[in-house]
Amino acid sequence: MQGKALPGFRDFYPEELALRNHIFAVWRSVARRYGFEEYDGPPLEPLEIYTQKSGEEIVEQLYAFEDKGGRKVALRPEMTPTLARMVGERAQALKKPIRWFAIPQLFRYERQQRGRLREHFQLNMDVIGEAGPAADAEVMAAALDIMRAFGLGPAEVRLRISDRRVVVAKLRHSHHVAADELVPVLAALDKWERAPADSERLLTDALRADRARVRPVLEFMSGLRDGAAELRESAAAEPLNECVQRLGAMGLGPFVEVDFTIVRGLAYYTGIVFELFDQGRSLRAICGGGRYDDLIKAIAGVDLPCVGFGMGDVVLGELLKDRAKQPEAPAQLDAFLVAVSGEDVEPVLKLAHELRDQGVAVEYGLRHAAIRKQLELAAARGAPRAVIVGPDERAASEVVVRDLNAGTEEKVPVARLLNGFFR
RNA sequence: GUGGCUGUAGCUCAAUCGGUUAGAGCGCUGGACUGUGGCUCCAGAGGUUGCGGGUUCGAUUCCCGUCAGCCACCCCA
Repeated sequence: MQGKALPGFRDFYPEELALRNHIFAVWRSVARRYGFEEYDGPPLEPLEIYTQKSGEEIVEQLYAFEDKGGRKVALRPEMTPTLARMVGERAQALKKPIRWFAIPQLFRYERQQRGRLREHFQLNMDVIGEAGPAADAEVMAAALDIMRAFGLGPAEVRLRISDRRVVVAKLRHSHHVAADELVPVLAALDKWERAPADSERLLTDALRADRARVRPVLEFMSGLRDGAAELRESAAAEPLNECVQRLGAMGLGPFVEVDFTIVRGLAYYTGIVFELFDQGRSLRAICGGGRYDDLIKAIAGVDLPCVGFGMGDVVLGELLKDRAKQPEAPAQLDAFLVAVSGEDVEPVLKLAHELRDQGVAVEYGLRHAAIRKQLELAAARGAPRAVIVGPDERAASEVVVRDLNAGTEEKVPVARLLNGFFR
């Protein structure tokens, strides 16, 4: 034994690769239905494109090293900087709004847990060049239709939407939270449901232990879930409301919950944010995204509003396995050819090759063995039928076609077998 | 990077109080079965008990370390 794959990296055995391919196929199919074009970039990038926005500490979470030319490089942990560069470079030439998607393999150097490895594949869908909530609704609808395409409905998954601008407006105007206090206060909000004690400590520090200010903000946070209706009446909630309305018009309303406790990456998003969760929340977020209107300008110097999401294959794969929503493996073979006697081996080779030339998928036993052995292998391979070639059949220019599921047999002339039988 | 829990065959699990050569089912290979798979029966292969050290006459079992997995933290770009 040579040990296993590196921690957090996966070997894909055929069964696992089949699931991955199924996931990719659904992603591509829905993305294309929505008019998105696929792009890709290099898996290895200059380190700076990740540090310039997030600072040096992010290096700890990257696969970063120096290449033989002395360049500081990193395996990509996210797709957005690459996207920003690509779009920025051709910003004048591309017709807006741009609808692009990619399925990059991403890497991060972190301790792994369930649903969180050191590499994963992540669908990225982004609409670039449209600032209105119609674009937000469009990418969310795509994310939900992907769930539907996997057979997952509102009973299984939910989309939770927030708009940080609504929360921020309330915090600033009603609770007099200063601009430089916002980030720690939002961090406290992010923790509120998972770890109230930590959240309260964070909040107290953020507001400089001013009891008179801490208490109302605490009340505000604890009432956020039920107090959504009131917040949604504020002027700042207009984009969010339009987005929800559009999703409703598309018939996706049952999936949608407005939840102002959603915060997500603080350095990144500028408006509407959303997350897709399994009902019951036993897994991590399936998908997360939102609006990041300032990022392309920061990276590429071009002012283009963006909204998009990332959806990883790991949590999604766990969910599909948990819910038994894996696809049935389609038969790999059209037929398995069986040679009755040693004399039949060469005719089987000839027939196999003629069928393969026609695009028919066939296999035969590489070692001549008893018929029962050959049929056993045929069944194990999942072949829907066996084509049996023996001296008697050859004398009559026919073969016996055995339906391996039904156990029935019929005699078929070789000429017919080679002329449309498998079509 | 921090803390907690768990590591026995490909998989699911046994192994008495620390006691002989670590077992079973499934799976895999071969045979019973010479022109017909799934059933049944027989046999076989497969283990450094994660790894290293310690205690002991003797360690899968107890102790320490380490690695890996899981969980929480950090982070979620």
